[in-house]
Amino acid sequence: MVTEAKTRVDGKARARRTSREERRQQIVETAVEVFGRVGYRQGSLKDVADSIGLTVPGLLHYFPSKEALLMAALDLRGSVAQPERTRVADEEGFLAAGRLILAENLASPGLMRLYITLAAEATDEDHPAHEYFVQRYAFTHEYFAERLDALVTSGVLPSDTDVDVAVSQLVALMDGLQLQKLLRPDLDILHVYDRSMAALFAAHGG
Amino acid sequence: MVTEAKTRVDGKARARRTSREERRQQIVETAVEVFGRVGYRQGSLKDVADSIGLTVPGLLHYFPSKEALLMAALDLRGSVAQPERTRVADEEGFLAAGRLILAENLASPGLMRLYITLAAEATDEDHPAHEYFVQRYAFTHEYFAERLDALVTSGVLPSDTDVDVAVSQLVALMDGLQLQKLLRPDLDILHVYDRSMAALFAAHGG
DNA sequence: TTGCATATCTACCGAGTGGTAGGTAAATAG
DNA sequence: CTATTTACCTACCACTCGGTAGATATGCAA
Repeated sequence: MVTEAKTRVDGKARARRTSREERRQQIVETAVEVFGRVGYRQGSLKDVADSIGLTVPGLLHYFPSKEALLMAALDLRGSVAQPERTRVADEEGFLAAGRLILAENLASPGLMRLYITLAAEATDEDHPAHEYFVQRYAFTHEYFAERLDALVTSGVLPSDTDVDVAVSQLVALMDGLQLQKLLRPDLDILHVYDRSMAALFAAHGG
Repeated sequence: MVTEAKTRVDGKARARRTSREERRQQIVETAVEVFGRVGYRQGSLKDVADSIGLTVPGLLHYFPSKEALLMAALDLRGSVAQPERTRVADEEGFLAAGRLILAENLASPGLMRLYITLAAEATDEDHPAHEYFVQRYAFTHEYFAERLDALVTSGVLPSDTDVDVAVSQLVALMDGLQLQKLLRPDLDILHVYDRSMAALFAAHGG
């Protein structure tokens, strides 16, 4: 019953030019761009469908609802980038991991815009992505806190370091820098990040 | 020709219960709440009108368009709070001014939400408030840079301090903390701010 | 009391929204 | 070749949007 659709090279009319998965991926990437540019609520299915040469019902053939498409868009980066992040965090430390995240987002402005725009939008408790972002922030906080704790234990940072404060500061800096970048494109946020982190460690020891 | 409408205490039907200016202010305050909660694009004139017991055309009698209402909402805080901020900045330094801004926003969550939500939303060049926020960030940057320059000149901070980096860091921290607060209401962002600023000065001297 | 300005309403408009129903044509499986 | 599944489309639905036109009722000044 499961069809392993094969791509037909010539591709007549609306023939199966691409596999279902490829088509879905194409739609998700377009959704990232659209939702990143104008937000989830303002971005319409028609916007996404149009820029892909599809009608709205044609799009809904692949995703049952706008919300399902949003969730797929949000999952896109996570599933792709998470392994590399974990590797960098383990091998080079969480500072490098934070830097990697910024660099990734700089490389794909649509995704950066999507996350910042949606984080702000999802502030509303009724937003469909509210729970997603609440959990994401909780996870991020916990993740960084673990790493910082290790640095305190190993003596790189003094034992009176307030880990929760440091993590909140780090997360705020990363979010704030990205927001600023979107409004001041000339800003070199990696440079600011490096300097700020150097100052943090210089202050607390290390 | 100008009518100095007097409020009628009993307030029959749709009589002139309040002056035009009072009514406008009431509408703007409601708009701050609505736009802060769900954003400008998603927030509708009907939302604002309904929660004030007015119809949409009734609302449009006071503001010619949705965009005009947005601008009035954005101006609300600026015109009210700016004098106090300038005074604090002059008398207690820019650190205290930054803290004051955070404290103000904590006291009126609707305004905090409005600014963060709209800053992200206005990232899009086609957004009606895009220019407003670009200029606002440029102004803020310049404003803080001046104050920091003074600290460098007076020797409080070392002469090799990169003022632009420090200002970007400060602004990012403030924005990022507020965004985080909206997603993690238990977070004490004033505490994080104080600690971070102390670290900044400890690192750079002072 | 007359008359004007103001506040607000009902009724409507054209455009856009997410989503559904049901069809058609092509690709594929047997 | 036939039957089924897949990929899409047209047509439509109920709803919401910002905004306009025009009527009505009220308060206020003369």
